[in-house]
Order: sequence, then structure tokens, then C-alpha cells
Amino acid sequence: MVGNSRPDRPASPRPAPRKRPRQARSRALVDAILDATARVLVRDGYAALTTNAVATMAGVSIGSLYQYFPNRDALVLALRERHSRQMHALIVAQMAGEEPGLAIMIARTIRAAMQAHRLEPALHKVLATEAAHLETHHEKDETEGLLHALLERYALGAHAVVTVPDLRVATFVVGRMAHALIHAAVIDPPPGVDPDLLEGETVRAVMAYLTAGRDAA
Amino acid sequence: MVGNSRPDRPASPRPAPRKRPRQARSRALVDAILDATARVLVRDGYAALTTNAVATMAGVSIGSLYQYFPNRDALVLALRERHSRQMHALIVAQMAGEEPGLAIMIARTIRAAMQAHRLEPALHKVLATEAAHLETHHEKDETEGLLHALLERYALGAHAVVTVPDLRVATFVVGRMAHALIHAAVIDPPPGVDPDLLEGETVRAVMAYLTAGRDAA
Amino acid sequence: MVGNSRPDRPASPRPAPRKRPRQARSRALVDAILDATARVLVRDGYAALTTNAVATMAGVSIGSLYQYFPNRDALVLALRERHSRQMHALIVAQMAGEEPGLAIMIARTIRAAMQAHRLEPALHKVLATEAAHLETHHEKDETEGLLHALLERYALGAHAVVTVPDLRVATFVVGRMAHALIHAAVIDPPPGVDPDLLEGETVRAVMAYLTAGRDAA
Amino acid sequence: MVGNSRPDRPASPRPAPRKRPRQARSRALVDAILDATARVLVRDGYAALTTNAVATMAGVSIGSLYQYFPNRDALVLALRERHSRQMHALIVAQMAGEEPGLAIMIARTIRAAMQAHRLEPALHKVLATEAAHLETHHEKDETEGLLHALLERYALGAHAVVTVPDLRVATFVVGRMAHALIHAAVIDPPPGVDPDLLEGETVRAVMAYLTAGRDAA
DNA sequence: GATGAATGAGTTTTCATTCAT
DNA sequence: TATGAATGAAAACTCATTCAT
Repeated sequence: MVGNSRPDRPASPRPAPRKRPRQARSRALVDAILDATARVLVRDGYAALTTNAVATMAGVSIGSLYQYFPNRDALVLALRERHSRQMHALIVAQMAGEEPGLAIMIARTIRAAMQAHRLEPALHKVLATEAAHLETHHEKDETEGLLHALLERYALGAHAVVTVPDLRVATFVVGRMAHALIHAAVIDPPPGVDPDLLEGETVRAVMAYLTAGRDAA
Repeated sequence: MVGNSRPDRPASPRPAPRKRPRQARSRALVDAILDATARVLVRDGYAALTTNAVATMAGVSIGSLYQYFPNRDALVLALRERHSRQMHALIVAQMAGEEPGLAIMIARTIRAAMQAHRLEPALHKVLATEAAHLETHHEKDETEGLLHALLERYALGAHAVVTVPDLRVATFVVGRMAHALIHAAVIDPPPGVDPDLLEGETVRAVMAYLTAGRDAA
Repeated sequence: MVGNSRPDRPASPRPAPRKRPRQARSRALVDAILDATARVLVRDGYAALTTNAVATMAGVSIGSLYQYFPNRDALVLALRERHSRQMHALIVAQMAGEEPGLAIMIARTIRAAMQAHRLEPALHKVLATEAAHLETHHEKDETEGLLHALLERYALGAHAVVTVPDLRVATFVVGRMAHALIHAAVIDPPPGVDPDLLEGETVRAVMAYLTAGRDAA
Repeated sequence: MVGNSRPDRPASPRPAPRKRPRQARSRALVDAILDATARVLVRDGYAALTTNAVATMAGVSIGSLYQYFPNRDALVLALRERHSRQMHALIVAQMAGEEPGLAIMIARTIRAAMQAHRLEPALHKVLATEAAHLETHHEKDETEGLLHALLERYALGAHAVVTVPDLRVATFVVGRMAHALIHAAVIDPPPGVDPDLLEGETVRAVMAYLTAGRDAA
């Protein structure tokens, strides 16, 4: 099953065998198991996520599954961790580069977050709902940190266009607002609304909130 | 099915049967069961919601539970239904009265929704996440209808302060945005932020979005 | 089986192979494994004695364990064998020397047996109870032989102080009696009784039985 | 399976139905399960004592087994408890009656204990060895109490024939000695020795110990 | 209708043992 | 020989659901 009888390369000099054993093998197995977990989760939901189903889908014996994961929940936890890491990495990558004004940065951030959510929308949805009871430490925490830093940089100083007095509040409100709209757009898009249009609206909403009342103030 | 040969008392006049037993009894039982479901759900989460646990907590036999609910999920579905009805009723009640300008109506609506979420925050959270996969028809749908009607009334006509062109989009965006912020405020309030302050911020955010760019346009 | 094509270094002179590797290595491994078995057995009991636990505790791979022991029970069997040999050797050693009267010999024998039981009391207890079902041939058999020979020598002849008519019966009774008291004294000593005192009592009991009724007869 | 379609008695007056339900049923089931446990234990040993095997042998579903016993060990614990109770009851019953001298009482006690061990020798053996690691509180404790009381009554006073100074020690030594010999006689009788003869020898050994040295003192 | 004992399919989890490297 | 990842049969245990009373 895992044997995988890869035909030994023909008798070449084999300069540096560098056997790449332990680690590489385990990695592959662990990844296969997590992939299977994701697939079962997306296809059948959390309730149907049995360890046997995962092992079967991964083409791995149930024993191997337990070699790497102590129990069923550890599976989901690890998957969520991996998924979060991937999303976070994507966001960070897409936000790199010179830093123009707030509006552009907000737009760029929201776009990045949307991209990240498009990575595995179905999986993200299941993890966000059915796996919600498994400890905390969502990706939210880290991503919110990014947002906070961003606002901090633009809330003060020369181009301080932000009108919200308390930065914590602003971060929180913007974070939730944007997150909800991104989810809405990517995860369960509304039937009669153009999803692409929603990206712009999200930016609009966030900017409106952040700079509102400048005139009214 | 075969047994149960206890002969019903012979057709006597039955002077004052003290009516309403049937209905009232069932009602009381059903409610007790749903209450128990809510308690177990809040205390232990959806995964630990066993029919026996519910029956025990309700002080009812497991057999009686199945007399009124065909299976486990029906329990949660009915609870969600009941909870939604209660929330919706509260919102409708609080929104009654003459209709002033948009800002006031939005504020009132958001306040009403917040009140509704304060009805059973913990239960609401569990239902919104762990029970999200059980069929659709969330309370959202109905409440969103309310919102749509509201915006419709103010988006057009004389005092058309709303700058968002597509009403569907506006309804959607405002609905998600407000919902997220209300949830955030009531269900998992941020550690360092004053929850009461968030109500105002929610109104601010919604209004900012709806009326943004009036000057920029 | 198929792989393993690592070419053994070409037939070089191999100056001083430092003989005895094979045997000595195996010995060391086997002993390490048996030690680990004993430790796990004492710490966690027979039920928790897993081959993996033993291998880990021995600092040996599970594969190596199976190189030397065909299965789990063989482990315990071998350990019991080793333990019995050690005990028996100690008893034999301590009983050497000239042979005075019966009373002295009995005392010496009991003392020797007590010493032997003090070798590994905890291990002895586990082996005697939880491993009792694994085949027969306990150390008892051999030790009982010693006892029988001893009684035989003193039961008849000039100084025949023994009043028990059937020697087999006497051997049996004395064996069980002494064994029980030794176990009691060494393995689970009674809370309020001085353990050292019990050695004397054991001798007293045995002698009383063997010589009882001399006057009454 | 358990249905047990006992044909309802013909339409008799049925004076007092006294339905005897709950308790009686459970009792029967629990007893059936314990009986099955004993049978499996005796037939196949502790290692083969699986909950499924017990349930099958008892003619009961695995679910029912777990309705009454929280886990496998509880099964054995309860069985040992029951067995001990039975043995103890038998001993107490057989020791009733007027109380003659020490020798007779000792003889009677040992006979009673032997009878008790003959109740279920095979089961007793398995419980004493393979189930030894499951908590303590063996029947020994209670029976030893009986013995202690007995010796107390005869060690002092007019007919104080007992020469052992410390009563605790005497109780302990006699208890262990007798227990070992009874076990030996009933549980694993020696091949070449007449089991019946061993009862007398046990009495002899105990009496010899208790009264030894009267002349020597 | 009400009860709760009984059921058993379905899950999780363990661990002795194998075998490719 | 040594290693330890992989295997999978077998066990323990759960819980939705039924049904005789």
C-alpha cells in the first residue's frame, strides 16, 4: 500500500546517496493524511470524519494514522493549523512591497485576504463552523496583528487620515467587518450579487468607516 | 404494540375532564426537551449532544423524547427554530413605532438586533457555528428581509441619502457587516474594548458605508 | 531482503577484529531487554507489558527485540527463567557447608530462601501472580527438590526427629508453608508486624510441624 | 434474545400483580453477565476475557453489558466481590454453633475454609493469580478478621493453650500458613499426595505452631 | 402516551508483528 | 544484524433508536 516499489535507478555512480529517509517519508504520510482529512471534511462534513474514513481516503492504514496523530481531533487541529499557515503566508507575501497610502494598503490587504480565502473556500468554511469548538487560536489572531500594525502606521503621523480615535477599536471593527465581507464574498457568495463587485464594496466599507466624519468632525 | 391491553375506563360521562391536557402536556414536554437541548449544547457542545443526555437533563424518558422528535437532529433544528423565532419577535417588537430618518432607523435596528443576540448569546454562538450545517433557513434570511425593506424605503425617494447604487448589494453588505459586529460585540467581545462602545461603532460603520462618497461622488 | 546492496568493505586484512563481538553483543542486548521487561513489569504490571514499551525502555529497536525473542510471552518466560536461576543459585550457595542437625538446616534453608526472595521482591511478586499462567516449571519445582532431599536425609536414620510419617506429604506441607510465610514476610509484609521476627516464626512453625506430637505420640 | 416470551398466565384474577420489574430483571442480567465472566475466565484465562466474549457467553448484547459495568475490569472486580461474599458466607455459616476448645475450633475453621475453596476452585485460582493486580481488598481481609477473633478468644483466659506471645503475629502466621495449605490442597493439589489427608495435616501444622514449645518453654 | 432496558452497528484506539531498507 | 515505519486484526466503548410493558 505504501510500499511503492519505486524501481531503483539503473546502476549509476550514485555520487551522494543522501538517503533522505525518515523525515521525507513521514512528511509525505502526514501530508497525505491531512489532505485526506480535508477531503473527507469538505465532502461529508465533520460528523462523518471518522479516523477510518480518513485513513482509507489517504490510502494509509489506520495504524499509521495513529502513529502521527494521537486522536481524531488532533487531525482537525493539525489541518486547521496547516490551512492557517498557508493562508497567512499568502497574505504576507501579497502585501510585500513599498507602502503607499492607506487606501491602497487597505485595498491590497483585503485583496490579499480574499485570495487567501480562495485558496480552499470549502475547507475554510467547514473549519470555521464545524470545527469551531476545537480550542481557539484561529488564524484570525495573527492576521489581526497584521491589520493592527497597518493601521498603527497610518493612523498617526503626517497622512493621518484615520478618524477613529481608539486604534484597538478600529482594528477590531475593521477586522470583523472585513472578515465577514470576505467570507460572504468567497465562502458563501450571495445568489444575486456579483462576487467581484464585493471586493470593491468591502474596501469602500472599510475606508468609509475609517475616514468617516472627517467632514462631520 | 401488542400489549398495552389496559382497558380504557368505560365510556363514563367524564364530568369535568379539566381540558387542555393533551396539548398542554405535550407543549410542556417539548419545551422541557428543547430547554435541555439548549443547556447541553451550551455546556458540552454539539459533539456531546446525545439524546440520552438531553432526556436526562429534561427529566424525561428517552422514549418520550422520541415521541416528539424523530431523531437527534430534529432536536437541534427545532431548537434553532424556536430560538430564531424568539429573536425575530424581539427585533420586530423593538422596531415598531413611527419611522424617522435612516440614521435613527439603522441605529434602532442595530440596537434591536443586539438585544436579540443578548437573549441567549452562548446558545446563539453554538447554533451559529456547530449547528450551521443542519439544513439552511437561518434566522438571517428573515431578518435580512426586514433590512432590505428598510433600506428600500430610505434609499429612494426624497431623503435618499444612500449612495450605494445596487440595493441588493447594499442590503447584503450592511447585513453581513452589522451581523458580524453584533456577534463580535455580544458573543465574543474583544478583551480590551468596551462592548457598549461597539454598538455606536456599528452604527457608525453602517452609516459610513451607506452614505460614503456623497461628497466624493 | 532484496535491497541491502551495500557492498561490504572489500576483503581487507582486518588487523585485530577484537573477537567475541557476536556472543557478547547478543548477551548484552538480551540482558538489556530482560532488564527492561522486569522494569516495565514491576512498574506497570503484566497487562501493560507491551513489546514496544520494553524495547523503548531497553533502548533497543523493536526489530532487535524480535531478533532475540519470538513473541511477547517469550520475554516473560525468559525473564522468569533468569530470575529463578538467580534465586536458585543463591539458595544453593547459601546452603553449602557442613550439615549439622535438622533444626539448623531448616533455619539455614529458610534464611537462604528469604535472602533469595529479597533479591527482587517486586519482580518476584509480579512473576508469581500475573505471570503464573505462562506454562509451568516454576522455580518451586527445583527448590522443592532441595527441600525433599534435605528432609529425606534427616527424617530417617539415627537422629530421626521428624514425626510426619509420609515424607512426600511432609515435603509438600513444609514447602508450601515456608513459601507462603517467606512470601508474606518479604513480598507483602503485614503492617503491624516486625518482618525480621517472621523469619524466626517461620522456622518455629516448620519445626513445630515436623516434630509435633513426639510427646503426644 | 432477552425477550423471553414467557406466555402470560391464562386470564386469572391476578390479585396482586406486584410486577417485580426493574430490580429482578437487572439482577438476572447482572448475574448472567458475572456467570459468563467466570466461565470465560476459567475456560480461557484473563487474557482472553474480552467484553464481547463475556456478552456473547451471557447471551446478552454488548450494550447491555456496558449498561451495568463501566469497563472490563469492573466485571472482574464485581465477580471477585461476589465470589468472596459467597465464600465468606459459607465459612461463617459453617463455623456457627457452640464453641468447644481451640483444637476443635481450628479444625472446624480450616474445614470451613476448605469447603469454601471447593465452591469454585478453578475460578478462585484465576482470580487469585491473574486478577491479582486489580485493587486489593481480597476476601483475606475479612476472613483474617474471623481468625483473629478466634485466636483472641482462646489465647487468653483459662484454657490459654496458645504459646505464641504476639497475637498479631500468630494471626498472621496462621492465616498465611493455613491459606497456603488450603490452596495447595484444593486449588492445585499435589500429584502424589492424598488431598483429604492434607486437611488433617493443615490442622496439625497450625496446632503445632500455636502450641509449640509449651514443653520446651 | 410514557418508560427505560436492550440492542448492535459503528467508532476509536491499541499493539503484536512484519519487512524493506 | 539493526532499525522503526507500517500494518491491520482485534478490543473497548458509545449512543441513536426500538419496543415490550
